[in-house]
Amino acid sequence: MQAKKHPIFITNSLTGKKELFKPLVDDYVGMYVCGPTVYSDVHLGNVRTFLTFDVISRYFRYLGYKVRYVRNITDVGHLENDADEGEDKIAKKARLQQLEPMEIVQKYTVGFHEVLNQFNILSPSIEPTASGHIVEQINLTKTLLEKGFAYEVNGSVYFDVKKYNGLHDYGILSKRNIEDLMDSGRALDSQDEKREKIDFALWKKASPSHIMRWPSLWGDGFPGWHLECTAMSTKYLGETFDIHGGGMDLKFPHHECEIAQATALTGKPPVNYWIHSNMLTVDGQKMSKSLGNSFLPHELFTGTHKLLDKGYSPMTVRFFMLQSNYSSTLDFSNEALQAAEKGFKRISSALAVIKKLKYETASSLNHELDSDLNRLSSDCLTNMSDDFNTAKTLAVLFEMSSRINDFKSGIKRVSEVTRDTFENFKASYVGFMEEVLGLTDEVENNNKLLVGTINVLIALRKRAREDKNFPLSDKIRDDLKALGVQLMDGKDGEMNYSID
RNA sequence: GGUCUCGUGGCCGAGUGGCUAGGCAGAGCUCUGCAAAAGCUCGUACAGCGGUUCGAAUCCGCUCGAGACCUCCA
Repeated sequence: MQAKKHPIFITNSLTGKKELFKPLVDDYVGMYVCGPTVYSDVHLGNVRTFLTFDVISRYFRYLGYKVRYVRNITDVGHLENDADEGEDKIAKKARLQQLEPMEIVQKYTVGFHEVLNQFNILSPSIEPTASGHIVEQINLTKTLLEKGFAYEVNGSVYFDVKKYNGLHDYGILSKRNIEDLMDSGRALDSQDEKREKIDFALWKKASPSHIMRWPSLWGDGFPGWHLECTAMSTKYLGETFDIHGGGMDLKFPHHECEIAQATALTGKPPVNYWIHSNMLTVDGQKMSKSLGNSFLPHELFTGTHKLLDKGYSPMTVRFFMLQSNYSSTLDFSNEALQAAEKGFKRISSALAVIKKLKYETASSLNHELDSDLNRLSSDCLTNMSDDFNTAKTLAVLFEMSSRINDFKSGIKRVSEVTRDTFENFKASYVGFMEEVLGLTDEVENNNKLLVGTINVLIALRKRAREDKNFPLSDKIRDDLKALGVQLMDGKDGEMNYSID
């Protein structure tokens, strides 16, 4: 294992600065990421966020940290529209489809996991549900009432933002000031129970028809959205933890409210480093369910989306997303995916090559090559440690793949470098590709039978070529090509292939 | 209206005071039974206008353009 204590720098959205990462406890990282509300299919914008934090947690582990990664499932309490008239998203969907709310939750949770699996996004250490932490949320609400940061009206409990702001800074994350927030937007509704419209619900009274309900000190009700994350993050990671992540669009109000609740409860900031991933755009516009421009994963794999010419594999998309920085918007287009497909094919075939490549006893040492390979290996670490710069890391991997191809074609020999240099180079390439970036060889992993069959055909074709039976060898190649398998002849009869 | 972010070559995208990003596409060459792949070489760039500086794509100001958040969204 690398386990080198390479210093990591993180752009902290709380301060807006790139900061040296210092964990609360040496060698341990606690990270919380806001998961999905399971009321509909996840689209690729959602995937980008979970991919970002997948790579971040993978990298910490690669460096030898023990990571506790908590990513919740919001299965209750996420309201539509304003917190007062709003209807629970899951309950609404259940009513429309005439299903039990937990049926909806089950269906989309399973779908969510399937999608993440396809993209090789690893499971978090803990995946708690909001509905499984009602007791904790009631207790937090109670404490906030006792501390005077909340008030009860008609069986609902609201957080008193003005009161909080007198002691702490509401808006510290989203850089807003409370006066602007109070002035802007809709006027206070006469029906509104809240003292100020910026106040938010900790606990909501359930109307008689509301299905998802739990008994509490304030009558039957359900928890507010913001509270669940505070309840679950502090339960599993402590009152203050290292990293909190999520999509940019959750910064306000969700994360701002989390900070307010937690700070009101404990008197200290809950999170040391906030990381926000940026949006996936289509024609420059945010991909979102409400705009109706989302791409669903299966539309992408099959190419059935109207903006696509053809389907793209999950690994191509994973690679595509990692070519940009998580903090920049990324535009999704057919052309960009096409370029990504070819690029990915290149570094992934180099991966197959280096895996098979063995060290030979050193001959004459090529100092220039030796130090070049060492530089490339360490550049991977440097770039990933610089705010998880996957784009730069991939650029290094492309450079490395050129060297690998040199070895393959015999332009350079592995014996020109020391054994340590070679093994380190190999471990870096394989490690960064597979462990850190999660870019695995799709073909080999997905279809051993196919791979075996292709190898049989390759052997037959080799025989034909040796016999100078070119019509037969070309037929094998052409027929395979028609099926999407491209054969590539190498030096001394060696053969590679790629599958579309 | 308020708050904030961004504008890089044909396309996608890093970088952010002096040092080739990278990928895709394009041109030429090498290798090869042919093809493909690979290798080598090449071109085009930092929205505009001012300012700071020995030096700016990078810092500051303005202009233009795009987007996000302020209501649910990853």
